[in-house]
Amino acid sequence: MTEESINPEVFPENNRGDYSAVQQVAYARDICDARGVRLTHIRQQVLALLWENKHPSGAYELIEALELQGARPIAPPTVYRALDFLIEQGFACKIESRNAFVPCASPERFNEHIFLICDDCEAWLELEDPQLEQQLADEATHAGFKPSRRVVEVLGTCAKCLLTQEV
Amino acid sequence: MTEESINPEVFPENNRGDYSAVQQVAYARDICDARGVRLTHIRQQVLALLWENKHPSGAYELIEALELQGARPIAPPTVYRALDFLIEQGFACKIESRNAFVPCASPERFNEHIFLICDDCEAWLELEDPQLEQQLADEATHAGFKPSRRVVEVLGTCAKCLLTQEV
DNA sequence: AAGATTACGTTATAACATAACGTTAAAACG
DNA sequence: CGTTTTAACGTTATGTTATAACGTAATCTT
Ligand SMILES: [Zn+2]
Ligand SMILES: [Zn+2]
Ligand SMILES: [Zn+2]
Ligand SMILES: [Zn+2]
Repeated sequence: MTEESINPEVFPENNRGDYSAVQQVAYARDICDARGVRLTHIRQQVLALLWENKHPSGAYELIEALELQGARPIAPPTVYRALDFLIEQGFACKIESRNAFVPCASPERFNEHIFLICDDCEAWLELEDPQLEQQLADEATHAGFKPSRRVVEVLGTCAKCLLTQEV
Repeated sequence: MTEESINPEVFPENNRGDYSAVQQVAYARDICDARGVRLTHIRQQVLALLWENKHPSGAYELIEALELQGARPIAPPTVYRALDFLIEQGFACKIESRNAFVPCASPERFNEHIFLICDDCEAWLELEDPQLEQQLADEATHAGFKPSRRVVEVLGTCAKCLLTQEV
């Protein structure tokens, strides 16, 4: 983890997912500084691991990875606390259908994410769709329901795996 | 559990949720007969419990209830197998954000359900929205993704609880 | 009736998550 | 700067959710 800092203006939000784990952590650090919250060492480590992994990360998988990095054993509460923080701040999301966690490409738009998750290769794609968001909100309103959070996950087969299967 | 059977024609699909647990089980039995699959005793018991409970049922909660009904101890695989069957046949759905299970009001339209779940009273509402379904399908298609299952859950406060809170 | 299949019982264990409490590190305040 | 207050973390234990594996019983097929 370097100490480089990234100017949000040269780090456009629309394709932030393309940047490296180190850059993502730097970006998160800037946001945390602005918000007056602390992106501590362990929180940085967990966020970096989420970006490095190409699939949703289980909490115990993160624990193993952390123990490889440092020498000391890491207990579950340590990593769950870090995940709680990252989710609160919008830097990570939980994939409920997998009991696993992914980094979030747009902390600015908290809770408006759709995930496509491949059953074959575990790759995931994070999308936003304001129209779908509106539609969900309308459904809730119509039922007199006040939403606080939503989960939208589509499971199936990704484009890459579909090609492989067609042989 | 009585052995009464219900004619689907007098059991309209659009508001099936209003019927009793016994009626729901009878309806499921008819469908299973038609499909040539077996709604065994334990599967019936679990389905009835799902309808009787006014909130999503945890698997271990179902185990406790089953043990109260019969004398023998019930091991987790027993109830998970029953749940797997009910979900396969469209008689139940898993609420992923709760690790809990609800009965399904429309086995005919498998995998097109939206759930509104109240954080306060645990009540849930199952909706269908073809337009939203289409939108999700479009998102997937656009990403070259072939969906097999979707999870759409909206968490928040239900109309009833909102009234109570406004005091 | 024999063989194949499906469902179930049972034991053990894996996988995921949190409660509770003491310690350390950081921030706030005078 | 030193004291108070708060936030973060370490640690132990335990709670909760889910499945692997294997043998037995019930049901279906021929
Ligand atoms: Zn996100
Ligand atoms: Zn894939
Ligand atoms: Zn349903
Ligand atoms: Zn409610």
